[in-house]
Amino acid sequence: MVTSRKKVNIKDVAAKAGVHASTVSRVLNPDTVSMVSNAVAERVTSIAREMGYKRSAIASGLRTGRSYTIGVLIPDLTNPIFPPIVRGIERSLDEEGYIAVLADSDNSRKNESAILDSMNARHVDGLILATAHRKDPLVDACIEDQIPLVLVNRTIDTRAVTEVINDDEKGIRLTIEHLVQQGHRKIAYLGGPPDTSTGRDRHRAFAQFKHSGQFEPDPDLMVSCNAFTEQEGHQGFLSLLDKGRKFSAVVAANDLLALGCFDALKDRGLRCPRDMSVTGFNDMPFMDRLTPPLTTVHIPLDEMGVKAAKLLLTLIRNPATKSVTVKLTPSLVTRGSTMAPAN
Amino acid sequence: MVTSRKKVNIKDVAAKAGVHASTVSRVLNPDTVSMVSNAVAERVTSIAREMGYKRSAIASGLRTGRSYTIGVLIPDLTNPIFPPIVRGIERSLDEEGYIAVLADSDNSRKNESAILDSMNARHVDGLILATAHRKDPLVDACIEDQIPLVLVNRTIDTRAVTEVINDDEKGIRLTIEHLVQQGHRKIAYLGGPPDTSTGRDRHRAFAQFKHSGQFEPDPDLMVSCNAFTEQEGHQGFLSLLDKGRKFSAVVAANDLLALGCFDALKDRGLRCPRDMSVTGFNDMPFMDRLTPPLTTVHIPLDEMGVKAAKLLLTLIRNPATKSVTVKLTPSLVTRGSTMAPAN
DNA sequence: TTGTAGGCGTTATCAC
DNA sequence: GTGATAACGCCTACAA
Repeated sequence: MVTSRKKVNIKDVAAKAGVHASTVSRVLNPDTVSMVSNAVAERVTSIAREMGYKRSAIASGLRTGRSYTIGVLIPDLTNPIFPPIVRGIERSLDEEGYIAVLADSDNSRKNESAILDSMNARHVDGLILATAHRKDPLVDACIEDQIPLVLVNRTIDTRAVTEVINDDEKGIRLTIEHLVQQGHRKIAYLGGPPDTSTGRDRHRAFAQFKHSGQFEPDPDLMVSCNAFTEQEGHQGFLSLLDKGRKFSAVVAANDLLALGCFDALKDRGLRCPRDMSVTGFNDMPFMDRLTPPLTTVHIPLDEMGVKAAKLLLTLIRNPATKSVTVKLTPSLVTRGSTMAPAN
Repeated sequence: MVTSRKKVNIKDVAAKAGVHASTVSRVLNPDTVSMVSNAVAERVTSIAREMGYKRSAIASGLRTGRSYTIGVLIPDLTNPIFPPIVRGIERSLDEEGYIAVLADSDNSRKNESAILDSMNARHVDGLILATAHRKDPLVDACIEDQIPLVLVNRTIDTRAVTEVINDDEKGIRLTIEHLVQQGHRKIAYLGGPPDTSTGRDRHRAFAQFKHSGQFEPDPDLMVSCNAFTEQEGHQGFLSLLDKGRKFSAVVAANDLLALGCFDALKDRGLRCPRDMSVTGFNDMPFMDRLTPPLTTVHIPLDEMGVKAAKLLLTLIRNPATKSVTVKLTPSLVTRGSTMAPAN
């Protein structure tokens, strides 16, 4: 027997159950089952099941204006900090019957805009953006369009948004304190792009670090990279080394930049941590298995995703909700890439 | 001035342009513009643009039965082999106006089934599955439902499907040849779950390796793990070591298992590669930065995603297309985790 | 408690 | 070349 290919719709179920389609609709919607008698409800339910009926989210979405779909925009999925975040997002969305439309903008704003159009055309009920720049016309556009929106990892300068970010000031402070305690006094800083909130916040935290006179940030030892990538870190740290100024440790604004530092040290015949201590930020997977293992700031990435998803759902359910900033607490993971300076 | 919140629909555009909605529809659809006069087409186009009209993919999908949405199911997004694949998929889909609905099943078949339901309810035009087991009722169900389908990375035993997989036999062969050339004669094998095609194929390739008498696979030195994880690799390799049989190298069926081997060696006070050579499979990001850097089989993951997406789109456009198997060619990346045996 | 009717926004089909 | 109409599958006032 060949099972019929045609999808069964609500009318088919209604016909078989001897009721009207609207009754079936009510039975299958948790909010309205109560309007229908138990007997009918049970019969309809079982018939629907045995016919393999699946409600069409498309049709229902057209009617109700809700798609139970969330757009998630990531700058680069191969950056290892994002998979855990995405996973947290998805798990939380799934629990509530939502599904994620994922897009990777490949760090290009042009892509981002096209992708958002495409998501809006699909009537996503809300957006989670991991792509924010400090001044971000795209984020502004979403806000003006009143699309429920949560920013994750990075945020914008220009207005209040619901966001889940890391406490970067604390992360940098923990790092510096660790290095100072090991005896470092001349510490360089390899920063990220200043047009991102993470780049700016970490930079500022370093520049404004105040301690009991044991260490003073030196503007001449601070360099910014154009992107959070190994290549940029490599180049940036070479330029720092080539300044000819002495320092015994470098704080990189994220792990990828720190990996670039490793490369630069190799180029110059220097060894980590003997000749130079290096720290990262984010604690990406496998950073504990590097040569040497990277001392870095751990961020609860999965939690970041979970919180972002939950916030978005409350925002969707109650659009009047005021914007909230959730700041997650990082911790320092001390590993082999840092040690007391040579003498 | 407050811009109106209400979305403009096709009728609004039609009214302003002084034409009928169907004309607008024709103008905005590349396949049907030719039916309409140039003058009207241009006027409608510009009016649509200036009104900020965006066609509703939901409504259009309801009418046409196509959502331009593809479901992508991944067993675990934090396994670093998947982000590059997903990225390749997305980029290719995007080029053709499709978008990806991504879900992470967290390696659970129960989740997979619920997720597929949810995707089907959203009328995905096709599916890319990275979750296949050799016998996989879910894949069977998709085929029976005649959903355009492409398997990626792993495949099934039971029937012909369109799939993009790696040439695992070649990967294992390259690995063994490398070790034999270094002088290894007793080589252990740490396999993956036998219910996956990758687990089975790699195992078989090892077991059936034929060479000019320099090396003979030894069944007593072959162990299978229940999952491709560091923990499983750790336990599995401990059990292999505890057999008390001598061997100088281990071929792990993927990189995560190889990392588990590193852990086990540490437990037993052994060093890689001095006391034991270790090889992996997949060449995940950062495997070149481990201690020691991992000798492993490189797979073109991005290409895997790209090919899968392209195949799926041809399948969608021509459902009668016969199923194809694309087998990608791996290469061996020789690094520090392998060296000639001690004596 | 259940049925009726209308419409969500688009497009295929037919008519002009 | 363009307009009118119906239908995709579902939901929700409103009526009964």
